[in-house]
Amino acid sequence: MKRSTIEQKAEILLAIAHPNRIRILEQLQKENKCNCELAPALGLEQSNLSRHLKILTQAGILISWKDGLRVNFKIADKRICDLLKLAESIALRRAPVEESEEA
Amino acid sequence: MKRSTIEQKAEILLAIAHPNRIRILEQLQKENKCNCELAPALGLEQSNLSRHLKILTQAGILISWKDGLRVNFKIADKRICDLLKLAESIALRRAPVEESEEA
DNA sequence: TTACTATATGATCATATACTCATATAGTGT
DNA sequence: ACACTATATGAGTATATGATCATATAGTAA
Repeated sequence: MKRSTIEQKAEILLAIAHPNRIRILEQLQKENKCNCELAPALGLEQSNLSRHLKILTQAGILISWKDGLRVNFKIADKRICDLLKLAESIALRRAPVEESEEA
Repeated sequence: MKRSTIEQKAEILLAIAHPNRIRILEQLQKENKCNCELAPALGLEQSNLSRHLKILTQAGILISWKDGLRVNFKIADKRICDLLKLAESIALRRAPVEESEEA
């Protein structure tokens, strides 16, 4: 395993690993949106939301494009949604499926 | 979506989102190990490694059990491995499969 | 031009994180 | 008891992060 691949994985996970950014991604799973639509939906201050969107875009999680004054965002890769589903499944059922043999 | 579920997802992802912790998990995917076996394998200082292991354990990513002086660790949930594979797949091929319609 | 809207960013602050060193704790074996 | 090994943790430091406020930039529309 190349060290850089590990760092890329950490970057991707770190970019997603914040409650507000997860909420942004859940909004964008429904439909593409711009900053000004997300701000009221999430109750975030504009500058704060803008920085979270920048973090997600720089990590390659989101793709953005301009539409007049607005900047729209969409999830760059459907596997991001799969990753969120997996994280949710882990969060909801911390007790694993496997039998425990640790004793 | 409950707010607490979102925070749990963020906690899980944040716990994994560090190069050294990803390397720990990759070691543990091969076999269960203790702190003293992981330290030389990863080139980490004992106290630093111990703290990373604590972060993973507290997040429910790892399960630990004592064996004499040693504390052994294993990955708590096979879905953690799936999540790492997904993150790697995203990291390796940033250009998504889907056609782009953002223009 | 002016006024307005949407977004980005500099400055600042508080808090969190990662790391190292030294030390404490706990178990093993004599 | 003692020495030894494995792990945990307190203290300190450097850096990163998240949030807010104010301001800058860019596009729209009159």
